[in-house]
Amino acid sequence: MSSSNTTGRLAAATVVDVAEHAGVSRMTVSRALSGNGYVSAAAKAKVKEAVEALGYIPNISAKVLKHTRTNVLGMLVSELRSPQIAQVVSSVGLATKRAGQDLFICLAAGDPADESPTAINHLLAGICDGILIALPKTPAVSLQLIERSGVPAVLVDYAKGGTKLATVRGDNYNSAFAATQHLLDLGHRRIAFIAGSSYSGQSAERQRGYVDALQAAGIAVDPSLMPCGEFERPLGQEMGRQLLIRPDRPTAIFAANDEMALGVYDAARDLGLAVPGDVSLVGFDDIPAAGYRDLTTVRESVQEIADTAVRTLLRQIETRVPTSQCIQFPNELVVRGSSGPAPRKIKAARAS
Amino acid sequence: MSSSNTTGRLAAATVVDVAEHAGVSRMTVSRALSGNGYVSAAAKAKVKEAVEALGYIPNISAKVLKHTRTNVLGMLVSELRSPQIAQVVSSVGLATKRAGQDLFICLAAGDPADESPTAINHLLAGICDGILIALPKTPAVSLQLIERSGVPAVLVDYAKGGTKLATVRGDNYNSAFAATQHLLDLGHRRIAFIAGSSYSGQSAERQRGYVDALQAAGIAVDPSLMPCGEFERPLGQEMGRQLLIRPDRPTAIFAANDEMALGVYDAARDLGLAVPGDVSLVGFDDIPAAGYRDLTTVRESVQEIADTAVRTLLRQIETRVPTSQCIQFPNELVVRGSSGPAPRKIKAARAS
DNA sequence: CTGAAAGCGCTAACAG
DNA sequence: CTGTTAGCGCTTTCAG
Repeated sequence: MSSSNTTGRLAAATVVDVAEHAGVSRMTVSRALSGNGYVSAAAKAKVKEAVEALGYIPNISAKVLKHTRTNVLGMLVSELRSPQIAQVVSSVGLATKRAGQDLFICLAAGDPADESPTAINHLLAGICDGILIALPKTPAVSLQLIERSGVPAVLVDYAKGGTKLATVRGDNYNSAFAATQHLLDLGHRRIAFIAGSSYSGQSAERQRGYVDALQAAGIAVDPSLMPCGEFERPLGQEMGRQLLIRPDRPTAIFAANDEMALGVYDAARDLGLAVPGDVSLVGFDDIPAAGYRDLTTVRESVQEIADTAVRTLLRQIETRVPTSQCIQFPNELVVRGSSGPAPRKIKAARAS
Repeated sequence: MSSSNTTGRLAAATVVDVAEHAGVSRMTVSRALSGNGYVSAAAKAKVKEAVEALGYIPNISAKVLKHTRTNVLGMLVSELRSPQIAQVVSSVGLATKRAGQDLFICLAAGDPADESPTAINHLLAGICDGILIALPKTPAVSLQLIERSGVPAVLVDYAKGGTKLATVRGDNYNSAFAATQHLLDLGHRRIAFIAGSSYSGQSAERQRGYVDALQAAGIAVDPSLMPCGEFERPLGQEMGRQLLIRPDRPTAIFAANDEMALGVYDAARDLGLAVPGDVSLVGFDDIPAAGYRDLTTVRESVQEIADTAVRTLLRQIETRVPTSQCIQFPNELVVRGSSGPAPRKIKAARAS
């Protein structure tokens, strides 16, 4: 039974309590619950009953000390304010639940100069059987640390060049190519690309898709049409404004994520330009707001990626063989109202 | 030194390793690191050097087993997709970091019929010194469980009636009263309120502030002007649409959160109604999108709330005395462009 | 000021 | 099929 200790807190029931209640030994309880070894049906039933009567929950810390599985996975994430990241984390939450695992999420500051990322990493390593990593803004150093520690780990959605860790993600390059092709098909010839943060490999791959699509169409790439918006909405708005007030402004803008695309939306509105009448807009990620604002964008199969990442991690934990495979899922171009035919003539932006 | 074990994973350094390296006993190491008991300066220095040389990180699980502090706090959260919740969690993350604590976040499904919330709760109880709870959508049952377990816990931002747990939050009632007063001051007499989910106490308190402000102004409350939008944007849009197509439509709408207010924004646009020309809009939370859309709203001091919640929890952990105090912070009315003078005449909504 | 012993809750490994 | 023994890494006694 639960009994109170010196802290005044109720002490949780232990194997010993369950064993006594069921009239068997500790090991029988342990075996009955883990499924390892032979236990008679009768004993199993008695244990089951005792567990329920006492509300027994195995203590993970004791398991950790014995180097046994805890069925807890860890997730390292650089921030939660981005809707796209929130989406990824939520999907991983569902995926772990489906797989019968618990999930501990840790915020790992993306700041390279951060005092002790180590502490959190080892913390996770101790308790969790393995970790999932979604760190778009973190430098490669932290990843090398994890790599060397030998903890089973899988990168989710965000990939970094130069790592040997297994990765599950969407196909940035081909979908960016397709998005650009979509604009080309609509007759656009002057298409801008607003890049995201260089920390993440994402933006660079999307940019490669954009560049290659233009070149395949025989269009020269104009470096002045490729500003950087750091994946953030206010900066996206500013870059959009700068692009749109130019006399030779682009007729279409492809932003490396939806947040920036929504910023460009606002910039266009402020300048009295119609979307898609005067300028077509395409984003990336398909965050909820993209749907509300009728934004054409690229949708990743986030849930599928999350499920696969968890499965990959569990396999790695079970086989004890680290994989360095990279699984890529195709993305879907979601055509909505923000992209349309290229305008016949370029309307001047209204001074703002 | 680190040595590899059967799993092929590097085994972390232990107190024994540090003790050997420093030429002292395990206890001296333990004392030097925890600060409990007397250790000579010389021994302290040797230990410190050994710790650094070996990259030693104390194993929390072993501490848990000895019922000592882990300096890890847990956070139970019902979801992460809501920008407001993401904001709260991020702020708590910063607050714990400032307090020198680590944070483990757990997604606790808000579904009352969920299989095993217990598992996660006890999980947290074992590893964490205490837990922070932000569960707008979770029924009181889970809270009672936590309450009875005796684990130090503090409710952050979301309060539930009937709990004895300490609570730190914003003042919903008075700020909702002030927001409604703001609309009254602008000459509005027909003001609607879109309520959120009834799971959370938030919405009901905001609604009370709205009702009382109307009554204080001598305006009869019209139940048909108080639909429920469940805190979600699509439903907010639908409720907004239904309110705005009425011949006796309100000239102002106060939504219980920004998401729903943004939905109403879209509904107004679809109906050809200008904001604030034809209808004024006020939201609640001041999520980033509220700023982008120039929405008048109520801002909570989320970071202050988070810092105070963490401080309150740490005090509870240290003193071992559970508090049931409720600390409330005043909210700020942020007046932006979505609220303006009541229109002279009611323009009919465009059929849509 | 420092060390030795004991035990937190659990499960491999080895006997029955 | 079941029980006993030992020990994971740490810290709280209790003796030096």
